Amino acid sequence: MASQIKLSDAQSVQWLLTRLLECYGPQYWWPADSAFEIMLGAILTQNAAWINVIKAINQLKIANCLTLDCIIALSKSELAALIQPAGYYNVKAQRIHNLCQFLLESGDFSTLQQWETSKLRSALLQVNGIGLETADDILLYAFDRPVFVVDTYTRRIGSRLGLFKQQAPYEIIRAFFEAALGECSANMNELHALLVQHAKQSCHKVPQCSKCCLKSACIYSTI
DNA sequence: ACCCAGGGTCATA
DNA sequence: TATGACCATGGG
Repeated sequence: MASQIKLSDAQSVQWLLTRLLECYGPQYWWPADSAFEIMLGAILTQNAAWINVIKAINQLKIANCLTLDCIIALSKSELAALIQPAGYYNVKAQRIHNLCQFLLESGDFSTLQQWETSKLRSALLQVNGIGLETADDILLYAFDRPVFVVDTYTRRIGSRLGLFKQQAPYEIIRAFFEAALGECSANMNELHALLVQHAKQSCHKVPQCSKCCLKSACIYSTI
């Protein structure tokens, strides 16, 4: 039967993408009105529920402060107060400030768009508060670079599918998906968004959830 | 009351 | 290289 056939990594990933698309449809990520908003959201969502990130973003919108010039003019305590609902507001205020300082020192956004992906990635990772996942969020969703974002959901779902070990290093998992998806930023955009959508709206907290889109591949027996 | 959420840094061994 | 402490809000 079909289950005895060992699919290649690329075939497995294509199956996963196709299956999730059938189940949830296209996700149209990242939900934001500008590249700058995406970059701030990438920091604000660190270990935080997205619903709380929306509240923080809305506070910035109400203050008419979703621009580089406005953010950079705020004190850290003022910025922290605005993003308070997202949690870790003191560290995130500092991290957002660090990012804005980097953007300011690097010229305008169109200048950064000219940079090679590897150069841009290295520069982002040098900003204190931007780690591997946040850098790749920014590269993929703000700069449309073919970089796959690895988060905890990716680890859980991918390892339960037998694609890689859950403890595998970040860069190994990233390379796995990038090789399988072939430098296609649109597919990387969609698959990461779908993995998040699947984890959020499906059988996340129900072991052996009967309505799980991935059936036996999705076994949330432990968190 | 407890667990977790679209992580990252820093100190320590 | 790999743990542990820390940051903090809000929903289930």
